[in-house]
Amino acid sequence: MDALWMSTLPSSTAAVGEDETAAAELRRGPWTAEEDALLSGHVAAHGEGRWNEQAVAAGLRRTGKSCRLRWLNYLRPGVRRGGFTPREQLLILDLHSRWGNRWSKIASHLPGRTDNEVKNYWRTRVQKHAKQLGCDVGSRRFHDVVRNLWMPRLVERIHADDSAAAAAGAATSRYYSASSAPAACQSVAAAAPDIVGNCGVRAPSPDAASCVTGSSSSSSWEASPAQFETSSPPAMAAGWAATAEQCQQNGGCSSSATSGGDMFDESWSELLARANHDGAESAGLPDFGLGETGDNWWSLEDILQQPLY
DNA sequence: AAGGATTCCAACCGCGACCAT
DNA sequence: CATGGTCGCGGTTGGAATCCT
Repeated sequence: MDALWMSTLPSSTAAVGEDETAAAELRRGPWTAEEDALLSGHVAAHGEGRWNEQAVAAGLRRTGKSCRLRWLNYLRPGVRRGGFTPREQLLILDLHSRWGNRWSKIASHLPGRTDNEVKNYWRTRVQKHAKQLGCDVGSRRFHDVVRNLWMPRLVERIHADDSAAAAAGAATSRYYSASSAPAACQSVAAAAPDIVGNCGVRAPSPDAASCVTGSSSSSSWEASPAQFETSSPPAMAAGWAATAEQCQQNGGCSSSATSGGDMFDESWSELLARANHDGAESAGLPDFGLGETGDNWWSLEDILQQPLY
């Protein structure tokens, strides 16, 4: 398959100078293992940056731009690949509602994930759902569906996973201190403690602490992200347990999605159809107070801070 | 089993910001 | 201030993989 991409840029001309010859030999397309090894070795020795120089010094017939992209998205240590977990999906939905297509900014709060991966997730999964619903991702309709169906399902899934882990003795679950963090952060941490914790670890600044909530600062919050690990506040747990029960009663909420899968692959359409026909409340869906989320179309905080039902 | 359709994602491109000269 | 080089971001493309008929 590489052969097709081994073509060079641009096509040569009758009389080319040295620069043009060099340009004509630039490779494009998929990277080979040898190229990866060359680039990795060079970056390990000389650090990141000055990509054009590194490309030449390493003997790579690639542009600096291409080298940078390959390193950041694939070769860099710590890059995570594979499907997004429910926590990551939840965070992407929430952060996108705040920042829009700021992929790099969103990815910075998902440890090990690149902007390219987040962007691809959005385009392939989220936009796919919007298409299935016959609406645009920017439409009010889609935002409501995400906020009232998708995000609660993700939270439900997260708690189910946490419970399973706790039951297996794999976690030392404990409730967080009610006074130790801003309310909004508590809510987010309850749903995605590892993500929030990682935000704090990676960038223990007020900005990092507010990675999801947008809150400005909180010393107690910044100081102890670990306290949120596998948290399961009783009220929250009761709330989402109720959600699960209601979904089961309505026969539309399978929990068969895997960590890397898509939460709504199986029940999305029928749930939505039911919601459209009966209205969210009669369909067993909680009333989240549509249209009262301020600047954000949907918000993880809002989802989690809704009164129990 | 075969072939067409769809999905996924690695890689490229264009553009703007930033910085050094 | 102008210019050129570098870098980073977001949008787009196209081939491989997977699904569907």
